[in-house]
Amino acid sequence: MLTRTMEAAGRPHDDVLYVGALEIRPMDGLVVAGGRALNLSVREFGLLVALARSGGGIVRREDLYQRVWGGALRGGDRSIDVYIHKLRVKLEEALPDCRFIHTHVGFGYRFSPEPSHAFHIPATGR
Amino acid sequence: MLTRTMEAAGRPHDDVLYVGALEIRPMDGLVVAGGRALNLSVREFGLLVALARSGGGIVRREDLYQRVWGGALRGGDRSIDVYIHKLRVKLEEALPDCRFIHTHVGFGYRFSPEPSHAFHIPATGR
DNA sequence: TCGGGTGTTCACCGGTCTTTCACCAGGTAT
DNA sequence: ATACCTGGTGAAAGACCGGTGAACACCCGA
Repeated sequence: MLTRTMEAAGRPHDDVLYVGALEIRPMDGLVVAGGRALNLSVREFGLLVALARSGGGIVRREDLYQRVWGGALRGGDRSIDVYIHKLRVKLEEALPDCRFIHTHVGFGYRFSPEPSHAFHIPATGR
Repeated sequence: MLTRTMEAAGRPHDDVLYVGALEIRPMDGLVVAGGRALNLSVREFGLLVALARSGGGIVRREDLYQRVWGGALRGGDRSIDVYIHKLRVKLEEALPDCRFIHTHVGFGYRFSPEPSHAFHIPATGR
């Protein structure tokens, strides 16, 4: 049994989150990618933290909205989509070789550093 | 970086199914095969969960339909066939050395990890 | 006041998902 | 053998979902 200081699954009160080449400091509102600090807005940062804290699992859009915006996601609200996009752009620009935000249609988003894989021939599409 | 993730923590994550090299998290809509997350649609995922939960027994198509689609299977409905196929393709692509979905003609499907037969050439279909 | 950054909403579009159809192969019954 | 049944497979139509650019209002500092 672990008597570790990190109850990984438990609550995310971590001082610093390391995800791939990302270093996220929720307390300081700071994200460092490859030694370079990212310039994120409040929403972008909140979204990133919420994603990074989900331990590689899928987070439903309702939950994301709840955690970042607070309150229930109303039908037709596209804020999440817009900010997922903004985040993707900034992460992509900071770390072009790594994909972090993965869409699971109908389920939500998953945050995990995966190499932006070279194109392969799609046999039967997916 | 941790190779072992959070499931070691306090919570009994009994909602996780392990079948062969597959790790299925019905609650999270997530399937991991060999450390890699699968990208399944809602139907594909539902079907996989229904199959994986039947403990290696044969599931009749009527029951499958009932559990995944909800409602009675109408004559002529081929949805199950189509999605069995889609699932097979994705599982095959993720774990080429293992067959999971076995057809029992006239009875239903059985879900069980079995090694793909050594080497054969699927030249003209099968 | 002006200007830039930020957050929200809208509109459009493109890709994905689901269902349905058509056709085929292999097995079963007649 | 012939007809039938059952499931495999590819494709197409429409619904649905998410990606993306842009417009707009707001806030705040210069």
